[in-house]
Amino acid sequence: MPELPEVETVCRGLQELCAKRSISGLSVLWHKSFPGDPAATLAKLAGKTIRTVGRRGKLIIINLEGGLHLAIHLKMTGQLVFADPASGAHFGAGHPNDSLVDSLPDRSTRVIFELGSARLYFNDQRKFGYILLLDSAALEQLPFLQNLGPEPFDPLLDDQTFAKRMRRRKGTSVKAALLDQTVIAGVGNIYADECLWGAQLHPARLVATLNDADFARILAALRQVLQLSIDQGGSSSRNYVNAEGKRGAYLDFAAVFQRQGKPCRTCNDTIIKTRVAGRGTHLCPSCQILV
DNA sequence: CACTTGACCTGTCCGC
DNA sequence: TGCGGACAGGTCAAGT
Repeated sequence: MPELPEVETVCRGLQELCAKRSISGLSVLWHKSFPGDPAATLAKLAGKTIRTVGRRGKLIIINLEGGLHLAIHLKMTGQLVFADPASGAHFGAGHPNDSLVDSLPDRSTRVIFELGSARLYFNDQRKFGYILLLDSAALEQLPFLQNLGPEPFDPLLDDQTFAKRMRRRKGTSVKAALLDQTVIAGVGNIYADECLWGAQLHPARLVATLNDADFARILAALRQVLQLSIDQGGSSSRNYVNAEGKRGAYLDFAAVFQRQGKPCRTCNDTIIKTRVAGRGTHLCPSCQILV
């Protein structure tokens, strides 16, 4: 589930609910989710106050006092769910159960942070996600961050720069280039498909065949779908709701993602699902012609 | 090098 | 109802 808009939504919620709280306890239920010796980790964390919660690409960064940082990647199925029995407040990256406070921890809970009376749960069904505790120097040296491309909304990212970065992958499909985090940060399967529908380009189109106007259209469409999704609180599949009670509503607006068999919003032709860059790919066969 | 494929995991859905 | 296989929104290592 989590791409840039979902991670952004999680960060805003956590900032609201966790800032100024101090870490008082830690349970690591699955070692690979938070590598290292849990006792030593807690010794570093204990008593530290959460200052801010931000992100770079899809990586969540919780900034603690004392120059420490929790770097959290949700990968495919990670969730961060806040629960405070004292106030009844709860918030999450999304969970199908609205009475989440009562049901956690559950079978996919991997890590629990205690924040005084509150708790922050890291749930991750497929165990692909991870949490790292790093000082500022180590954070900067994370290979993932060092290689990460620019933020889509970076005001310094202009059409020319974007085109240049995309052309580093000129031998591949435009979809594969968009999914490459070293080209541009934060784009995943949903928004790659949505963006390419907006730019009226077939996802399998080779980067080498695109011109400057094409790249400009791609960047504009990308910003448009990402902003719309952030405004809607991200995407939610099926019965997914976040624990605050607000459902991510982007998929109600989606043009192609998981809309196979349904009519294109502009030409009425039938949306299809195929395979591009090894990923399930949704497109309109009339609006997105492969030349 | 650039690019593709497999691996990391669990759960669900679909066809037989 | 049971079982096997394909597939799921991400990233990295290893392969061609």
